[in-house]
This record gives sequence, structure tokens and C-alpha cells, in this order.
Amino acid sequence: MSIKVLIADDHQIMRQGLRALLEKEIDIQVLGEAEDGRMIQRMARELLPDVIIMDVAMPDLNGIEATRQIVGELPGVKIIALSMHDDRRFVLNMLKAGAAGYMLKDCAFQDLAKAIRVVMSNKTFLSPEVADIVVKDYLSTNRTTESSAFNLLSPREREVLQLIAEGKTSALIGESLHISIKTVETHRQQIMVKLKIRSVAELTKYAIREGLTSV
Amino acid sequence: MSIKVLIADDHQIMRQGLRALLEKEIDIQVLGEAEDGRMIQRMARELLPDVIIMDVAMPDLNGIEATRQIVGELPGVKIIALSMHDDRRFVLNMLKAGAAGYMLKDCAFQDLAKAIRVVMSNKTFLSPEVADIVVKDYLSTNRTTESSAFNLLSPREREVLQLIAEGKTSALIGESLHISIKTVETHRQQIMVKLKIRSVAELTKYAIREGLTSV
DNA sequence: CCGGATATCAGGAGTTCTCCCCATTGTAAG
DNA sequence: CTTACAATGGGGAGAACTCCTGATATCCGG
Repeated sequence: MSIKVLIADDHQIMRQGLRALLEKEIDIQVLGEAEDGRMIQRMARELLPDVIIMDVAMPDLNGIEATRQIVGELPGVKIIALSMHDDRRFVLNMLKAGAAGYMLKDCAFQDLAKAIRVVMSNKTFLSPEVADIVVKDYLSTNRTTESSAFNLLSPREREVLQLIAEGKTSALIGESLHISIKTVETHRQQIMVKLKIRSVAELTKYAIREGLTSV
Repeated sequence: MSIKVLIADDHQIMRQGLRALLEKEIDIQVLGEAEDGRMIQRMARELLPDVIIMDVAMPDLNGIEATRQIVGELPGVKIIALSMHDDRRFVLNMLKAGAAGYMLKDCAFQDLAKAIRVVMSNKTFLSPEVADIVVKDYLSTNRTTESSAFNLLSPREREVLQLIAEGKTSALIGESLHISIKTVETHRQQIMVKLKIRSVAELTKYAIREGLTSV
């Protein structure tokens, strides 16, 4: 008996590409495709697939929410997250939501086919980059502090980060905040350690993503 | 005789999915796949394809730069941009770079196959959402101002800027481009003079605005 | 053929950042 | 009350960047 699969991704080209690939596998049968979280939820309920390939970022109801709800309602359904991002927030939230696997779109199709078979045997499948993140996070103690965003940096650190992302030097930041340049440098150091970032360019992008500054 | 196609996308799953779809078309032959701008440039030179399906956002050398260089070098090659973003900067810069088509990943595969055949007859193909952007921009007057963007920096400078905005040091950029660190520093200097920018943070934001890198 | 732009490379001085080390103070949580 | 963290500040070393000064070679357009 073949494995029944549903595909959820907001990009049609991606859906069709996945379907074309999956249909080459004799033991895999694609039941259908959904383009958002709400649609995949409805289809899962009606078609009872074995596995859902779920994009993490989708409009309307995102992949994480959709996974949480589907897993809660239909515990037998295995969900494999397929994402462009190896961002730990996405990974961890997806796994917490009950995903049985997490693959990067960067992976080979054979890895995905393998993942489908692995999760069918009630095991978890992670692509190597993702496994790395999970292990690192498991080993670190600040796992308890819940995710990484605004609770990772202190208010003062966010303030400093914002000024860095605005292109100011440490000296100017010190003046602006009425503190010593050495204090600013300590904050910079703390920020980079916490975020595991080593360049101003990436700090800037992080600040943009977190809404601390705009493009 | 079949249409020879190359695929450039940084996500392997996407490449394989596209290949699987394209190979179903009897008049289309996929010559190969590349995962970044530099690689597709090299492959284009060697394999002389009819059409390249090019992702806009790629590491190292992005799709816009790669398009500009390939079109300049091999005018016969048609390039179809395939992107997740309908951001007007991406669209316009890609078309200015010489792309013969611009499709959203949101489109149906049949549209992409159609686009390939359309650009083969020396016509431009845009997916509807994209066409809308182009028309709106065409009607707006600030098209004439043009000014600060791609005509300000040289191709090499844009290439260096992208790597700066990806957080690389001058030494790494030199290695990556096989040039001396002093040359990289000269480019950095030129970039900052031309853009009147004095910090990596603002360079990064500029690069993001110009579509050289993504957040 | 010449001027301009581009791309390449170098030396040197000064600034800024990164990464260690360290300390003190206050405050909130256990 | 102890522990943990935030915020403050400092010294010092080395890396990286900024900002000058030069130079040479190529290519393109007038």
C-alpha cells in the first residue's frame, strides 16, 4: 500500500514541482495540494493522508499554526516541515507544534523521499543543518527562556543594536546614550555573542528583521 | 529541435522540482542546474543554453548581477526570472539587467512552460502581477529621474557590495573574487564615496533596497 | 589616438571594531 | 541571602576598516 501524501505550499510552482518528483516514487501517492494553512487543515480532515509536506511560511494560517492544529486533531498524520530557513525560531516552533520532520528546501529530493519513509515509521527526520540547530539548542540552557527575539537581548542591548544598525560608531552611541564607549563595546560584544553574529552587516539585517530599524 | 534550458536556484529541491516538470515537456531539454550566480554564469558560457530559469535571490552572485553579465556576454541567451517577490525593485532591476521574462513562483507550471516558448520567439513574458507593476511604473513620472541605483556603481562594485552586505570581510571577499584585499578595499572606498555612505550598516541597507541581498 | 571609466594592486596612518581579561553596582528571582 | 543578570566601566591586543597617497593595464567612445 502506498503512502498518501498532501502538499502545502503557497507557491504553485513549488507544489507542482514537488508533485512531479513525488509521483516518480512508486510507493508514494499524492492526494492533493493546498496553498495555505487553512486549506491544508480542511484537506487533511477530509483525505486523511499519511504525511503532509508543509511549507513553514504561508499566508493566512502559517505552517506552524496549521501543524499545531492538525496534529492536535489528527494524531496519526505525520507532518514534515519544508522550509527555506534554518532559523532556529522556525525550527523549534515547528517541532514544538508537532512536526515529525524538518527539511530545508536546500536538500536533495532523495532526502525528502527518505524523510517521508522515516516519519512513517514513527521516527523524526531532520536534515543535517537542522539537526545541528536542535542539538545546539538542546545543549544550551537558555532553551528555557523560550525562543530568540526580544527576550534574548536586554532592553539596553536592543537600544544599542538599533543605533549600530543605523550606522553609528560606538563613540557616537556612547554620546547618544550618555555612557562610556567601553560600555557600548561591552554591549556590542554581548549582542554578538547572544545572536552568534560576527559582522555589522548581519547585525543590521537582524535588526531589520526584528523591526528595530527599517531599510 | 528542443529548447535547451539551464536552471539556477539556490534551493536544490526547487531545482529538482523544476527539472522534473520541465522534463515532461517534449520540446524542452534541461542541460543542467546551478546553485549560485557564479556557477550559472560559467555553465551558460560552456553549454550555451537557449533559456535560463533564474532565481532572483541567490548567494554569492545574485540573479540580477548574473543576468546582467550573462546577457552582456551571450546576447542570444534568454533569461526568465523566477522569484517569490513581486517587489518592484526586483522586477525592474531584473528587467533592466536584460531578463526576457519575470515569473512569480506563485504561478502555474504551464505558465512557465509558456514563458519559455514566448521568450524563444524574442518576446517578453511577464506574469500578470508583474505586468501590473511594470505598467504602473511606466505610467509614473519618477521613471525619468532614474538616478541612484545601478548606473551609479560598476558591476564589480555591486558584486563587492553584495558580499559586504552578506557580512563578509575584505579578506574573504578577496578570496572569493580572486583579487587582492587592497583591491577590495579600493572598491569599498569607491562604493562609499559614490553612495556618500560611511558605515557598513547603511551599506547593508542600501544593498537590501537595491535587491543585492535580502534581509 | 586620447580621455575617461574600470579594475587591478600597494604603502602607510589612523580609526573603529572585535575579543579577551577584569571589576562594581543594583535589582529581581529563587 | 545567595545567585543571576543587567548595566556600567576599564586595559590591552590584534583584526578589520577607513582614508589618503600613489601606480598600471584594459577597454570603450569620440
